[in-house]
Amino acid sequence: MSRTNASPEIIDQLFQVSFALHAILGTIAAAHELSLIQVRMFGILRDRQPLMQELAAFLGLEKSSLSGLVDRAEARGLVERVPHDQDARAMTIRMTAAGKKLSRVVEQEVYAKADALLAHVTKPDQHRLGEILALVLR
Amino acid sequence: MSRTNASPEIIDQLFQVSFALHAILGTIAAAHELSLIQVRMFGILRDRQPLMQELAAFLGLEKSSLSGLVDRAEARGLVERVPHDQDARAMTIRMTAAGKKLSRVVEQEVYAKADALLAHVTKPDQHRLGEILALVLR
DNA sequence: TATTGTTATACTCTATAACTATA
DNA sequence: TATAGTTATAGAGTATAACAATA
Repeated sequence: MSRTNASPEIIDQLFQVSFALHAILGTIAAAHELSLIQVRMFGILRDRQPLMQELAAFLGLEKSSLSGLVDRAEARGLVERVPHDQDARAMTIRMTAAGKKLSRVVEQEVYAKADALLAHVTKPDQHRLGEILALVLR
Repeated sequence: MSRTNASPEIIDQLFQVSFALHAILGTIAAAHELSLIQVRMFGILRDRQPLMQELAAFLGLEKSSLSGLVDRAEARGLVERVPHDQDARAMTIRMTAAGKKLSRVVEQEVYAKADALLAHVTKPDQHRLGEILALVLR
């Protein structure tokens, strides 16, 4: 078995930043009466029109869980179920214009807030951070 | 209003790392039949014995939400309500020995998994990462 | 009267299992 | 028979509002 590689302090810092980012996401989502899972769903639907089961797989949810999620978003007019061409059993999920608009607003607000987190980091340090994070993300 | 400071790429990377860490936390918590909020609660209780309302404030929850959370943890023997000395209305919350033990196990597993994320980052880069994250965290 | 915590109620999110319709 | 999706049911987590006990 391998010995510990990183110091606990670095890992703590990473978790702190992680919680800060999730807090930003959660707060902005809540301000628009959205949950984190709904924001994640919108992120996936931004450039895809998946089947229910595909969307469930992307989100790591059971198909039955997704039914309710899509129900609620559809009731708010943010997404819509579109029957599949070849398979009458299947439904593809698509963002509506209203959904896209709301999604863009949320995204902009999130980026602005996250950006503020980097206000005290110089450009060269941001560059180094990017390089190191790329290593973390493989 | 201030112009954008950081590149969207860096922010995306930070969110990706953030999601990876939350996934680690969620997976390990679930393996022990715990939720993220319960793990967070344990983290707070590790070195405190707060009142219900203090614990609710730490977690950003309403007191009524905390009642159920503590109920479920207490039913599993992980925490216990201890009457306050001076104020008969108040309850302090304390981890049991079983709760502490489980909490330590979860913590060790989480650190081990998070550590693996830094396997491809050299020691000097880890040091730089720590310095930059300290700036992000103010 | 104000505060501490619980209870009642409602809604979202999640899973498992049973079901319907189609392939 | 197998697959795509929904529905029924149950439980966790959350909030608001009403409540009980104590300060």
